Amino acid sequence: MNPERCKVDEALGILVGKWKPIILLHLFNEGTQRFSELKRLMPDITQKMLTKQLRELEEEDIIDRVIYPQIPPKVEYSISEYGKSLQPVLDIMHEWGTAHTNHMQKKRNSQNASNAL
Amino acid sequence: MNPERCKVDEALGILVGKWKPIILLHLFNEGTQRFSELKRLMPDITQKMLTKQLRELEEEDIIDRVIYPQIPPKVEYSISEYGKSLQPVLDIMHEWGTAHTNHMQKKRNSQNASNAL
DNA sequence: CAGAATCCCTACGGATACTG
DNA sequence: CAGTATCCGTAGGGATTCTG
Repeated sequence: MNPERCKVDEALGILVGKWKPIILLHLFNEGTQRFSELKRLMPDITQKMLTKQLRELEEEDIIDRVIYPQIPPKVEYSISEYGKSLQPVLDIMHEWGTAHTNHMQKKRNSQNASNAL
Repeated sequence: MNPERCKVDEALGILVGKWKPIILLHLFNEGTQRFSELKRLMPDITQKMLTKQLRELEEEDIIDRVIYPQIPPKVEYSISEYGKSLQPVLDIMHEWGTAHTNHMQKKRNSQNASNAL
């Protein structure tokens, strides 16, 4: 694989954004969710950011957005068929991330131990 | 998996940074490299950025940094034993990224086709 | 050679207020 | 309910200069 053809950045581009992984996690776990339900699942996100990140994921075909023309409005979000192809990517990243957390924890512990001498 | 335990962000944190994936790619492909060799492989990166990203990767134990105390200085970088565990993560991200590039390309093509009607 | 230091600019993200 | 619109602070990244 030569540098020009490295597509890691493409995958990275989809996932970066402070809230995207957690949004995807909720949609994968909980299935279809309304805007307000997602907001309730993530109390710390602002409406602006939730909207923006959802739009970006939609733009990349990862999620579907269904608008029910009614009052009050109702909009449902879900992982698209295509978006499901992200599952293994997220899985392996989560797996490695978990291991890495442990690795760095041990590192700090051993550093503290030697500092304590 | 509950949101509190989602560690995708941990993995993401290692890889984000405009140059990290490409730096890792070179170290995985070319093996041990000096600072100046990496700079030559990535003409567009500034010394400041190269230094910074290498330091961050070192901080996370992903790469080893070996200093040869001589004049002129010589510093070699390489993927650490632990860092090799990132390989499958990068592989699957590259694979998905490649597929995604094709997916979006086709999407744009079909959009252009319908616009041309 | 391998950096450190400085300055600068933009994009990301947060807070708040408004609307069909 | 599901968004816009606006303002604003910070961090990431780039250009340039200096140094052991």
